[in-house]
Amino acid sequence: MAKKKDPSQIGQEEMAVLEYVCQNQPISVRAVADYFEQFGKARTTILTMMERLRAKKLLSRKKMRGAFHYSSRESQDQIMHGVVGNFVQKMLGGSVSPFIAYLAESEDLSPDDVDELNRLVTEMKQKSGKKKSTKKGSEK
Amino acid sequence: MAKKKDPSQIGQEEMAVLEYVCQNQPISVRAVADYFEQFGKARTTILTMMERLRAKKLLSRKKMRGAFHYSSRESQDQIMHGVVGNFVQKMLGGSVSPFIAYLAESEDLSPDDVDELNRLVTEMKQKSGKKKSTKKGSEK
DNA sequence: CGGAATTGACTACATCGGTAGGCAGGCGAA
DNA sequence: TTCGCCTGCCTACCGATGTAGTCAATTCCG
Repeated sequence: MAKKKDPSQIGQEEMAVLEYVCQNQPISVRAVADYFEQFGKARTTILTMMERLRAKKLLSRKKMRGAFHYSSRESQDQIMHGVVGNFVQKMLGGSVSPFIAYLAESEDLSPDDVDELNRLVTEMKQKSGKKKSTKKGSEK
Repeated sequence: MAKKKDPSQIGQEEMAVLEYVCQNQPISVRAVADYFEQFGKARTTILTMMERLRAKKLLSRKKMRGAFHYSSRESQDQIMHGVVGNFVQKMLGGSVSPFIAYLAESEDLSPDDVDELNRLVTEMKQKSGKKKSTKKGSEK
């Protein structure tokens, strides 16, 4: 009766590997392993994770010059979005409020983040504020 | 050589139980189990989780009238903060950017959330904008 | 071609979270 | 007091994730 998790669920280390592949695709297991060796990971550990990621349809591979080279089937942004979305759904019950509260307590937001937030808020206000601002006949 | 996780790591179901306890403390296992029965959880399942939560120092208990009654050692806000912080550290490498990007793509932010974000941004701009003052009315 | 290095499939084991059964001790009802 | 329900502890199982060794097939290089 054990519960079945979404296959879209991935762990921290898998995430790290996935990101690295994403940023260096197409890449061989060897190359990824060489990189993660500095963190004490064995080559076969990386291989296992990459194969699991492939089983989860997050990576694809093709044989090139003898060895396989892996590529991500999604952009890093898409992956991040999925991971965050999954977290919000599973752990926060779909509510982003705790997250926003967290941001509020994060004293060390980077200027870029603040900037992004600012843009976001402006956009949101525009969208939800349609009742008071009239016009706004555009946006998706 | 197996990896050691932070004991502050908790799962979805544990989270749900923890929240319920938080909102109804002090509460007996029986009461929690009764509530989660609607989700198909057995009494012992709840008991196990509550004990694991206690092992993780998130819950405490005291005997009252024969049975134990559990209480949270932290407020729900603190717990949420910890969970989110943990996620940000572990899965996002400490960067909140992916989160913000996620928010930006969330078309369905509640007015309250937008409000909170707005307040947050204002606060942030004030804090980080002290060096440049003015109001920078344009750019990207 | 042949031996050495590389590669990848398979296997294995640990921990954790989810789920739950079994069972013993306690407390209240009859 | 005795019976039986309630409670809680212990144990167990499963899947997911992290980690890695073994070993055979493949590739590379001389």
